[in-house]
Amino acid sequence: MDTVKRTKILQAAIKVFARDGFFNAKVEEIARQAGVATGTTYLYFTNKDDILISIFEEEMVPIIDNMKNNLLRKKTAREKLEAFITGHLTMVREKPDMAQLLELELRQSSKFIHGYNGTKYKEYLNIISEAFIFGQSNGEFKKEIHPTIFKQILFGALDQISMNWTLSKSRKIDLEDSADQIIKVILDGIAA
Amino acid sequence: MDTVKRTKILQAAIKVFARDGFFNAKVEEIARQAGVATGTTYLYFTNKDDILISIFEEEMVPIIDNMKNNLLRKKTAREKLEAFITGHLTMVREKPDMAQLLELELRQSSKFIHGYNGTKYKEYLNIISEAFIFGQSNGEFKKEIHPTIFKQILFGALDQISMNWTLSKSRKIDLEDSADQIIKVILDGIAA
DNA sequence: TTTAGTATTTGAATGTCACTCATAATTTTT
DNA sequence: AAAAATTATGAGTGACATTCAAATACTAAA
Repeated sequence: MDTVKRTKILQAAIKVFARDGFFNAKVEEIARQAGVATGTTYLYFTNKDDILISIFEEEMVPIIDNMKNNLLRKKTAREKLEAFITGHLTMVREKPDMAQLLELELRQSSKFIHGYNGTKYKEYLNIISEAFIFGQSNGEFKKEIHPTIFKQILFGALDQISMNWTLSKSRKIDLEDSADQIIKVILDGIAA
Repeated sequence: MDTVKRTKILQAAIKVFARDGFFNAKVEEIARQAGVATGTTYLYFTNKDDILISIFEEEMVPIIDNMKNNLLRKKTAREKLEAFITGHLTMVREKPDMAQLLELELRQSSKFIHGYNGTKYKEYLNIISEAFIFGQSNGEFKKEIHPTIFKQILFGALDQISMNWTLSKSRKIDLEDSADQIIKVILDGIAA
């Protein structure tokens, strides 16, 4: 297994998927950009879906790492959640191509939606629930909220905001502002 | 334009999409189930994506109607939002085939993700922001939260929970319980 | 009721890929 | 340096989505 060639193909795929979208991207074009023959792609990946999922799994590693390190530095659970929210949105703003891949293209993969039991996806979500459990144990957060449900609520909210921003051509929405608003709603609620 | 035939094709498509998924569904099979020739499908819809989007646009009409009526009966904004949350999750539980179509299959359509400026999707989200604005104007909710962001936060949270439930084979998660939790978090926040 | 015109329907044919596999090139082992 | 093993190639295959020339079903004027 030539990992150099494998990486070349993945890098080419990131470019082509970001430019053409997952569906319109041709495997032949990915291979061409990677400087290999079409068939070679299938020696390193079982199919087109597998290329996309591999990109996800590998790109998530530094993102998860970075996020975990950031939260480690925060003392309170509230600060940890705030850091997660701003960190996620900063990533979306600073790496729009990758964000588009992870938020939009990935979900067009049938294999990802169904069947896929992504460890990296779960790991990312679990950063939220761990911070939340910490907050419950030290008395910062309500005990009656289930961490597994909470992580979905927060991730769902973040994801929706991110996707909207990524899709909007103008991108006039201020993500910093959105982060503040999410923090307010989720942490303190909307009741006056 | 024969609306009877159009409806027959749409009904057949709902069945086939729900059974096989959007991707694996064959236009030929939809046509067969509708009792028409393959080509006829293309007299009523421009392509396979258009069939799916048409299902969405048309199935959303009674859902939106029903939701609006339910909220109309509620007096406070808090009650309206609670009704939206439970209503959405009830729909997911009671019409799982339709939920799967709207939550999962629809997002595999490239044309839907990009390009699509769904009026019905916007209309559904706007039910949330209208209730929220009402709550702000009568002093129930904080003034500093932007309704447009709030609707995305709530819908994103709901959608994530719904998708998870739809995807989980066991479906052991109690959606009633999830509704309560979402209400608690979004309405009152998580701070102890 | 024919007939000519118009609208609708048909399904075989076309084009576009994802994916395969017999062959070739390269590397490793002897 | 020859044989064996590994890796790479790209023309070929099959599976659809979509098209379109021909057939069929209407409509209405004579």
